[in-house]
Amino acid sequence: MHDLLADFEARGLVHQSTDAKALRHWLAGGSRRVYAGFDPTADSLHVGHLVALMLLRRVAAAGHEPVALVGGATGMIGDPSGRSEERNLLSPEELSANIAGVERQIRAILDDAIPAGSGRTVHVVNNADWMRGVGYLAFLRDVGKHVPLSQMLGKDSVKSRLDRDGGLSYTEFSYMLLQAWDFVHLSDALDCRVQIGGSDQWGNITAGIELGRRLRSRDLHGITCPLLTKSDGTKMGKTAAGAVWLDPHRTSPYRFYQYWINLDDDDAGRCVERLTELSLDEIRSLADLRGSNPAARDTQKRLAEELTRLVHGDAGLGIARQATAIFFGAEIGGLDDAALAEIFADVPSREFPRGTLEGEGLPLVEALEATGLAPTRSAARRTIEQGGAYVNNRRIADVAHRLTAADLAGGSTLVLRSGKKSYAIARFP
RNA sequence: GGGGAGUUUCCCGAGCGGUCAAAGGGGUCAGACUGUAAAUCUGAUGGCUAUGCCUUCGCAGGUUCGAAUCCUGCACUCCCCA
Repeated sequence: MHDLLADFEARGLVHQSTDAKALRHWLAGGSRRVYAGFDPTADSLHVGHLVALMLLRRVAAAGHEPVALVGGATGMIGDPSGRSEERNLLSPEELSANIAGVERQIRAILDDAIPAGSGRTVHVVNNADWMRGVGYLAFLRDVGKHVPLSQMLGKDSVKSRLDRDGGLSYTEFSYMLLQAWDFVHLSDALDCRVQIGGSDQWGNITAGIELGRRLRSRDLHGITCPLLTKSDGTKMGKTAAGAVWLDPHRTSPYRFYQYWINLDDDDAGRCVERLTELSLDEIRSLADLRGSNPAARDTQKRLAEELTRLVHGDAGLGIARQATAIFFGAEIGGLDDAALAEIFADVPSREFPRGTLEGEGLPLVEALEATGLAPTRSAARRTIEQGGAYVNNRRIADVAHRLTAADLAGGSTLVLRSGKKSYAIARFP
């Protein structure tokens, strides 16, 4: 049993918490259950959810049991916290697909957090399971009756929305009641008395604590961690292309890996603290290296490695690394079509009849144009003349070059590149 | 209603009878440099079956061996006076 709170504090993971003494005392009393909730707003979690997932892994590492709550019920409503506008409701079909996806990811990340044979388990629960049967009138009588309106109106998430033009609906306003009840329910069912979450969850967490006190005279505890933001002020996990997802079909392992590699030094330092399980000693030595040799980017590399392995496994990390080597110039050879397809999952591709490779072959100029790497043939010629055209990462400076079977990298695939980072795949099935 | 100015290649903007696919800048693309950063520097920048050919300078006609450049009409924009 490690001191979970001290661990959180050491890593800058505590933004607010309820009475630290009482919390510490409770946690020190044995293996406890600690929960964090995830609403299924999409069929995949994204980088923004990693903080909470890592918190739960630390819970496990400290000798407790993590409880991940999937919001099958709350997801039908939509959490107004941290939102500036009313949410659109999800259809039941969407929601059930989302729940399935999110549950799978949570399991994948948390299941190995507890060593087998320890007697402890990872809990994944769905609040739809206990909310489904609850009638509206019963809920109003059993729960609503015990929540003073003044308290609800006092929450920042509500106040900020009321000040805005859009306001918020009664539905979203009621969200915190559901989450409060979840907390009480989990304390009944699993004796789970601690809830953790992002700092935007403080209002919802305290609503649950309050409800626990009134309904059960029970002490519940809460911890929030600071929202992870980048030093340029933008949200962590957002790129120009959108969110960075955990689902490899939405964000390929390579792009996921690259996201971390590209963080600036400060952000990488913070992430390594909060999102990885590296020891504080390791984190300190990375900080030292960052000071003495920033160009080596050790922190970024380590961070990208740790997180890619966690989310995509060793196989995913392997692909991400291979793709990285290739995207930064390594000549391509000795790979089969399947490996190439995985590495270049994000890259546009184009099919040509196999016959075009025979005889004279396919003019490179034509291939560059057809794959979209050059808008016109003239542009393609220019690119080649200026030394910006590559086949399998080997520079081709001959404008008249024609592609033949000898240029294939895999069985039926070759990789075209224009400039530093524009790739396209040409397939000749 | 009257008078004046304008419409140029992705954008801004020069050009005012041949040497104009059209200066310059921006953007974009490529190269060098670099920490997979920022900045900087260099080159390219209508198309093509390419030492040539075709299409572009608001639209339609005309003058001329030859027009983005001159003339006529049309459309749109802006400014000034009522």
